[in-house]
Amino acid sequence: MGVMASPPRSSAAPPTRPPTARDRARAEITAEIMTAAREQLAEVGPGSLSLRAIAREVGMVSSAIYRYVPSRDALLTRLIIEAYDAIGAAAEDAQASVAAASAPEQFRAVWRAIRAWALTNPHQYALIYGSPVPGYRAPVDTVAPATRLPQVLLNILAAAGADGTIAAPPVVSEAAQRTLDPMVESVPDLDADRSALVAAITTWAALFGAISFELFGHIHNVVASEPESRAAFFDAQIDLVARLVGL
Amino acid sequence: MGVMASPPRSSAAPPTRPPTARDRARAEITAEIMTAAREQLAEVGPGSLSLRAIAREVGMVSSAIYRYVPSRDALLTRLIIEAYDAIGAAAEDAQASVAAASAPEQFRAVWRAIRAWALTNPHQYALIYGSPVPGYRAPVDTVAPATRLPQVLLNILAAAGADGTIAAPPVVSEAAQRTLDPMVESVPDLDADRSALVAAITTWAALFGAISFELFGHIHNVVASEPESRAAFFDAQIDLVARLVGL
DNA sequence: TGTACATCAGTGAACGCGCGTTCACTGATGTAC
DNA sequence: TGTACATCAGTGAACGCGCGTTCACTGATGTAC
Repeated sequence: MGVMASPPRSSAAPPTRPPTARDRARAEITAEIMTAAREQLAEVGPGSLSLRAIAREVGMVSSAIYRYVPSRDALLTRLIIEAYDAIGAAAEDAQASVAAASAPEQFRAVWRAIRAWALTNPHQYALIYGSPVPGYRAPVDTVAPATRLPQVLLNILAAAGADGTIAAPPVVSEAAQRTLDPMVESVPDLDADRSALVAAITTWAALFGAISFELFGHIHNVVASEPESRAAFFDAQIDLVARLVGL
Repeated sequence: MGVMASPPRSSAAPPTRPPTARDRARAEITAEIMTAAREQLAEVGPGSLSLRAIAREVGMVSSAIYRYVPSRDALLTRLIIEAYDAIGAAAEDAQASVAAASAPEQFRAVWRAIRAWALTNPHQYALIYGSPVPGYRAPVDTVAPATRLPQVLLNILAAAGADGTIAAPPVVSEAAQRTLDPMVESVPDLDADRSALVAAITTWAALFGAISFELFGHIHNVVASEPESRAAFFDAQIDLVARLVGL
C-alpha cells in the first residue's frame, strides 16, 4: 500500500525556522480545539459533532474555527486518526513492556491493554470500531494508523510461529485461504501460513467483538457488572480465543 | 426478568370489535411510517433520524406524525424492537429449517442466516449491534426481543450437550465462571455448565465481531471483497469459533 | 334508517432552537530591508 | 534598532437550511339512540 515511502517528516511546516510565538499559540489552540472536540464526541456522538459547539467551548466565535480546521469532516478525520494512533500506541506499549515474556503472555497483555483503552475512551473507541459515521467517507490517511494495532498482534504471532511456540496452527478451507491472496501479495514481508492468518484475523475480530459487546451493553444482565467480574470474563475470552491461533 | 408473564395479546386494542375502515387506514399508514423510517435510517443513521423527513416522505405535514408516534425516541424504540425481532426470527427460521441436522450444521446454518440478515439490513444491524445512539436510553421493552437470537444458539448447544455431541467443553477460570452467577440464578431453566456458558457467550460475541468487522469496513483490503470470498471467509470463522464451544 | 354527538386524522402556523460555511473587516504579530 | 509591508487570528453579521414539539382548527369517520 506504499505507506512510509519516505522517512517520517512532519508535513505541516518547513523543517527549519524556530517556532515563533504565533506558532506556539496556534499549536496550543489547536490542541484546545481537539480536546473540546473529544469532549463533544463523548457527549453527543460523532454524527452530531458540532463545530459551533466546539468554538463555544474554546471561547471563540464560530467562524474562527475555520482558521484551524478546514471543515467538519476534516475534524472527524483527525479524531479518527488520533484514536487509531492512541489504541495502536497502547497495544505497542503493552507489548514492549512484556517483550521478554512468552507469546501467550504477550497476547494477553496486549489485549488487556486494548480493552483498558477502550473502557477509558469509549467514544473514541466507538468512533473507530462502532457504526460508521453516516455521510462520512474515511480518507486514505486513516489507513496507516489503523494498521498499527493489528501489526502488534501479527508480530507476536509471527515470533511465536518462528520459535515453535505455536505447535499446530488450525487448518481452514482452501477457499478461505484464497480470500487472503490479494492482501498477502500486496504486503511484501508477509509470508505467514494462510490458515494461521485466517485464524489471526478471526481472533482479532472476535476480541473486538467481545469489547464491543461489553461497551455497547450486550452483556448487561448476562455477566456481572463489577469491574473485576468484567475483567475476569474478558480474560477468559482472551484465553479461549487464543486457542484458535494455537497459543 | 418476568418476560411473558401472561399469554401473548396485542396490547393496543380491546380484543373484540372488528376493525373499522379507520382502524385499517391507521394500520396502513403506521406501516408506511415505519417503512419511511427504515429508509431514513439507511440514509442518515439513527442519530439523525428525523420525524419531519419521515412525514415528508409519507406525504403529511410534520405535526401529523404525532397522531401515530408519540416522539422521536419512541420511534427509535420501535425500530430497535423490530430489528431485534427480525434478526431473531431469521435465526429461528434457519434453525427450524435444519432441525434434523447435527449441532455443528445447525450452528453453521444459523450463523449464516444471521450474517445474511445483517448484510441485507446493514443499518438495522448497526442500530442494534453498532454504537449506541447518543442521548437515547433503551427501555425494557427491547430486552425480550433481544434475547430471541441468543436463545436459538443456547438451544442448539444445550441439545448438543445433552446428546453427547459436545465431547469436552473447554474449562475456564473459576473467576470467570462466577461472573455468570447472577444471570444463571435469575433464569430458571438454565442449568448448563458455566464453562460451557462462558464459551457460548464468547462465540456469540466473536461472530458478531466478525460480522461487524465485515460490515463496518475493517477487513477492507484484508479479505478479498467478492461476496463469495466474504462468505467463504465467514464460514471459516464459524468453524474456528465453533471449536471454542466444543462443536 | 336517520339524526346528534364524540372521536379522530390531518392542517398550518408558530416557538425556540441548532447547524456549516462565507465574507468583509479590524487589529495584532512577524519579516525584510 | 526602526520602519513598511505582509501575514495571520479573530470578529460579527449574514445566508439558507434543518429540527422536535405544541396548539387551535377543520372536516371526515364512527357510535348510540
